[in-house]
Amino acid sequence: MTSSPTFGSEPEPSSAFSRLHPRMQRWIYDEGWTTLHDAQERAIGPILDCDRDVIIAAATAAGKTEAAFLPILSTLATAADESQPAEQDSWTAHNPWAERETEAAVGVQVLYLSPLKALINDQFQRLEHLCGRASVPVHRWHGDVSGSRKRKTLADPSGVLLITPESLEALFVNRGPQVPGLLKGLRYVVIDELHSFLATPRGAQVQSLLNRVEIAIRCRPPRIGLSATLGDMTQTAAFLCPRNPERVVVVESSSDDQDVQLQLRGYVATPPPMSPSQTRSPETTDHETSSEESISGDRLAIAEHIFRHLRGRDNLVFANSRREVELYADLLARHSENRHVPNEFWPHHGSLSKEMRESVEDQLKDRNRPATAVCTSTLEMGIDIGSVSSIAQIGPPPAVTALRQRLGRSGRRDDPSVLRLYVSEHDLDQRSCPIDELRCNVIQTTAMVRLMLDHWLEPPNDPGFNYSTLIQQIMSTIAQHGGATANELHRALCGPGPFQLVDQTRFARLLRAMAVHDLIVQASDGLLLHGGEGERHVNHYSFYTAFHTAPEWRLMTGGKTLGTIPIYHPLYEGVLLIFAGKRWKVTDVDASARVVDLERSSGGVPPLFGGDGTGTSNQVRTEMVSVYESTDNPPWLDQNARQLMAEGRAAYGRLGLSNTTVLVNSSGVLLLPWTGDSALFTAMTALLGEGIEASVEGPAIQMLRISVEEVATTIRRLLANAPPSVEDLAALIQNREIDKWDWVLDHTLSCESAGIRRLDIDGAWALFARVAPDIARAETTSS
DNA sequence: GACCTGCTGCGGTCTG
Repeated sequence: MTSSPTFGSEPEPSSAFSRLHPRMQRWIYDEGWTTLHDAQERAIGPILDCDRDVIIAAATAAGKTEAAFLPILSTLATAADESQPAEQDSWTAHNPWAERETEAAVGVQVLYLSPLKALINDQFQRLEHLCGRASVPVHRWHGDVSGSRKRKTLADPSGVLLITPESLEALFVNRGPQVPGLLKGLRYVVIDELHSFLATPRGAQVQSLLNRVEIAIRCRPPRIGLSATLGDMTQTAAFLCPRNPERVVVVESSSDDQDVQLQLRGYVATPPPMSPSQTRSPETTDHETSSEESISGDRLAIAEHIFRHLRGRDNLVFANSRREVELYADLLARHSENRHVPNEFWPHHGSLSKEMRESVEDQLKDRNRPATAVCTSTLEMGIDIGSVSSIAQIGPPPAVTALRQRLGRSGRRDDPSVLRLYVSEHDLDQRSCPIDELRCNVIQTTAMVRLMLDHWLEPPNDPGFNYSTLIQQIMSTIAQHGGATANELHRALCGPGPFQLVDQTRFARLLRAMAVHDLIVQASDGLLLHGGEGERHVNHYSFYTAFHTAPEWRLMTGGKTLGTIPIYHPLYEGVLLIFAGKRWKVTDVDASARVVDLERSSGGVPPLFGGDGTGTSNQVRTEMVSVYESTDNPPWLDQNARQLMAEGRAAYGRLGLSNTTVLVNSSGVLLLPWTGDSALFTAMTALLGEGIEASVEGPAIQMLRISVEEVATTIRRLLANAPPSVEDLAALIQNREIDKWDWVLDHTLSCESAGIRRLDIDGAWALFARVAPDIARAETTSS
């Protein structure tokens, strides 16, 4: 390298730029970059210094990878320069054996963890280009990479290894003794999409795997997290560096604010129009009723609006369930058919086969052909589909963070982001319940948009004990070493990190529960080994995931796989369904192989999909109150949404909700404390424990066929005593199994785990204290 | 009343 290139139009190159290795400087110059992004500029110094962990947070994927890898590759290139004197260089260049030996001695230098295989494939292409400049090899390792390629990497480990958490787990289980040699030269650990791991079983697995890597190589390389800007970075820093979170350098991109054009459109769910089948003879109705005839008017109107305004460009339409995705994709395809124009609307969700999803992704990437994906959260993050013209959200968004992530998919520097929200409310009549009158969907969506515009985002949940993932890590560590003592396991796994709440007593209890299920056995010398059941689990490839998936049915037609749906959906021969945007009839069900054969059909109803739910946060409910009590009409509401908001506010006033949280009528008692779902759910559980039949309905706790006096007495009794422990209250929850290995836990551990994860005792007792005076007043009025 | 992610080793057959 004779001279380093001058940089940009500034008279002096930036100080960060000047610290990069000349080869990295040359790469930047050759790419035609005139300046470094703000995040890149600020990340270079701390990463080169190698003594602190770094979080690089920016909204788009572009630039974060380079912000991490320019300084990382500079470090590796500098180290290579120092270890290879010039005269040896010419010798190794002509001696392939010597070169191979030098490289094999180094081992993997950068471990890059990604939550998605598709992201690894994307990054592999980008990094090959960048790393080639520094003469650093790049290897990818995940389930779709061939065994022969993996063996090559193992034979000659070097440079950057791109890997999923599951594949790293498999390395520990199947090649435990090789791990130290493979990673002995590790200089950096990079975690992409770090936010997706927070407070999840998979995140605990990542933290534990990284701890095990450090134990194996007896050093701690700096960790670099790449993340979307999602709120407070305190928990993100604690995830990355549990021992010393305050020392983590957070590089947050300042150029985050973009213009947003948004509209919230209101609809009223009118009943389906009179179906022609109702006038036909009864025996033909079952199979010949097309789904359009049973689709409510609001859905038809929403599809119509989407068709008219989104056609001709690339867009993402987020619906809240796979069922809704199928329904709208079908409606939009038929709009195209009826108008004799090519269809541009395609469904995209996790039950569709990889091939079908990739074909939709390719159409989105193809700039010459407009395409709109109707999708679930599959297209929220990860793979690079480029920027789309607009985002549509059908129904209230699941969370403010999800809304923010989705919006980030549209708009570039010069173009504003465009967001359309479509929200329906029930048609009202004399017998409508107060919850429908309050127009909660429109009010809640408005509240969420206001919070997003205020830059508020939900914090991650409390990760709790993670017993499920700890069970996996115990079995994996036993496989890695061929056995381990209880003390060794506790020391290795339960230090600062995901299992730090698990003390010796809890750990011993957990080991006993595992022994009961024959996952582990103790040898006479005290060494813990796999039991027969443990052996069976560890030897199956499904062991490597920390998260749980329900068994699924494979949907086939003519020998071709269409996709899969969870098993708890009832299926019979002759059942009609819509899948992959088309109509099908079930022709054969093979229960043992879980395979369903289908043929094309003219009619059908969308399949139902199973799943679990999480809730609306405290802050969103509080913001709803301020929307109800304000007279402000946001300019981004359309006329219908404004009308629905006015109706909601009128109902709020008429029901006197600015002065009370309790509504009493002939059917029972309704509590409206405007708190988040976990406090509502906890209060409901406590009421059930007192023998009161309560249920959570939207923002309310509903108690049917009960007197206000009885509710008042119960709540007074609950408040008079000290709140129960989370474990005692959790014992009332019928199904405490959430995560993959929760079935192993004994009663005590399972109550502790579920209690911490799902219950908010403080919130619930604050709720009782808040409704108590209102219910006392309601009691006086009624008597 | 939800959604998403991921997966080894081995034996068999085929191709250049």
